[in-house]
Amino acid sequence: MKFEATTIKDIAKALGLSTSTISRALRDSYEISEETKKLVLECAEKLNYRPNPIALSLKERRSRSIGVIVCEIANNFFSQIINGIESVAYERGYNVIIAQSHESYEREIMDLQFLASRSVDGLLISVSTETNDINHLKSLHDRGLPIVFFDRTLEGLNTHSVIVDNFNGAYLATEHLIKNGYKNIAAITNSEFLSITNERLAGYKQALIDNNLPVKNSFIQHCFYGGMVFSEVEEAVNKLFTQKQKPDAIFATSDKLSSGCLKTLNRRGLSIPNDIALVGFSNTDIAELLKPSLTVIRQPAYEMGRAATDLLLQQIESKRPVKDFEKRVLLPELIIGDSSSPLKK
Amino acid sequence: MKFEATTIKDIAKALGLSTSTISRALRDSYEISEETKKLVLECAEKLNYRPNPIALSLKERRSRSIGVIVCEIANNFFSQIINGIESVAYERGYNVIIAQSHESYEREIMDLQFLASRSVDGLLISVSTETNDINHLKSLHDRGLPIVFFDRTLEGLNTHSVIVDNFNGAYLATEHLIKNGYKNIAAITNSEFLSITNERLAGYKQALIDNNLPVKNSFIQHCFYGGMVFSEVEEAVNKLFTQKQKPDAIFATSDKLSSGCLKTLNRRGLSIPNDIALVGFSNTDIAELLKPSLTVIRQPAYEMGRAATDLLLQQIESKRPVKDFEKRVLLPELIIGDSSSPLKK
DNA sequence: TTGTAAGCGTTATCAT
DNA sequence: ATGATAACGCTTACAA
Repeated sequence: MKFEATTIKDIAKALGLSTSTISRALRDSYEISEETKKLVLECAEKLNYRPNPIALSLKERRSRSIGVIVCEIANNFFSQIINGIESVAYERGYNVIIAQSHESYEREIMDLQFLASRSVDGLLISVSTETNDINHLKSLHDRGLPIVFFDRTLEGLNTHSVIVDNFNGAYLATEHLIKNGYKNIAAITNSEFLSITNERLAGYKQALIDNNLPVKNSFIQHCFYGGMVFSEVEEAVNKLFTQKQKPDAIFATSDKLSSGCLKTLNRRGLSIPNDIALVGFSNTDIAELLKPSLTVIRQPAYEMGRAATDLLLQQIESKRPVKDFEKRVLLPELIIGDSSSPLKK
Repeated sequence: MKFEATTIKDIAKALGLSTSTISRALRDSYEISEETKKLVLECAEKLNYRPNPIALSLKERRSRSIGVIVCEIANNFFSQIINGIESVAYERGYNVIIAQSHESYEREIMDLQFLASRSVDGLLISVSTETNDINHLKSLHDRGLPIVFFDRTLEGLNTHSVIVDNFNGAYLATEHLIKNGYKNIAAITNSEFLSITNERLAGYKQALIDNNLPVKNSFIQHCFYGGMVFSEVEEAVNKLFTQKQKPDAIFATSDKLSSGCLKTLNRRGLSIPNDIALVGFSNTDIAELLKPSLTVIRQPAYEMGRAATDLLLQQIESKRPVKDFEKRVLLPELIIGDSSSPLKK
């Protein structure tokens, strides 16, 4: 707040008491008389006293704020996660300070410095596409900063993490296509650096194998920036169509990739699922609008945000460092377009 | 940060100087010798000194953080705005603390208290649907808290504001439908309390009038919670179809309303634009996917976030209170589905 | 040019 | 039960 906010001193002056007495009364200390306590509380109310969190932070050496690093805020999946993070933080009286990496390792390091300089009590992070080492996180973590990974994790750091069951999500998606008669299923996926990519690709491959379908490398296209730049997706899709053997279905492994694929197919004049089928990870609410043509894997993003924040605050507020780190796995949901979806013969 | 971070004291001790000398050296004060300055800077570097922003905040009585209140984070339009806000804040070394009103007046008041208690230096707010007075903002504003409205404004407070040209956006959308031969154009819109609703409805009506089409009240459906609850939109659309005179086109005045309409029409088995046309405000990237069937009004959300933050920081950092408040108006963009869109005869 | 001391708002440790 | 004082990290008159 601005201008002369009421402080504990003002109350002390008004009541002719010392600041320590006021402090005790407000903190409901046992060593205080009921009488003065009531007096102080009334006065505080009257003067509209609000404790100054900054002074408190300085004293307690904690800021009651947590940092969040995501690649992009303006992304349905991540904004839903942030919604979840914010809801838990708000409930527990914490601030959330958000920083974006824009999928850049360099920027992620800057974000980290910024958040550290803002004295966050803990960090929630979903690493950038370019990130493949933990050096920048390790030093902070070693100095005692609690960290929780969500969605995209990194090996080598002893922390909690919250992810979705990527293997199963991808398996379900691929299986869905197979069950509908598709046999040449391509995958448009993220950078190989990302944990989620490998987990999802593993699920995709396993589904093919379990159904006696071949795994073809030419059918697997990586988009390094995960669809953040549209041209990348367009190129990947185009590559699929310039091969001798063309896919009859595409599995896209993220929100941006799914919409990027749709956009590309749309531009090429291909209709779904008549010309080509598509199943993808998507948390865009409009996804449901493309029913019955589109089946999507929805990730429990809000829940992921809540779970990660809960784990982080638990760790922040526990006195001793946590010994047993938890890897919480949430279940994705297959939202099936419609039974009227035409069966490929 | 945690554990023993380096302070100015540590440097002082290490160099056998006083803390004030260190402070001066770091702040590059003029009253200091080049020699000691260099010495201090080197030592600071070596000890990996980082100034403690909390101590600074306490001293300077400013937190270098700004509060943002929006109805929902997990909404494309608003997450794009937040992206813009965050970009400017980051550039200028500010934190952004985000709070959600969930379209509730009560919650908005709680958010305000929370942000005030966190000592934000300024506030960016897009008021909730339920908000129709300025009492809660007025007291803070009077006490010197800079406030900037964006998107949804409120009368009676002498502040900057950034909005889009809602009248023109709506006019263009409606005109587009008229030009394509539609004559019975309904409007699905937000609460009458919101500034944006009236501005958009005015544009819609003017376009009808300018083209000698009647304005029918039965064709204007308000959704109080602006599509946050889907059933509301569904009901509104259904009402349009139970009238004797049915619309041949719908103009939806927000992101959520547009997707809600689409979903409802989809559920009713109506295809766009063959059965009914739809033009709406939408910042969802997938909107482009529904081309050629869908034409949308895209708002410059990112730019709005940047502009609002810029105005706020300007005000925060200017010593004297600003006298002339600015109302910045940004232009929305009509993204036309396609020329192949079938003309209604 | 450098050091001393007070102060930002709060709480904890001592006294009284 | 209450008051005085120091401390959290930093800046800034005011002294030296």
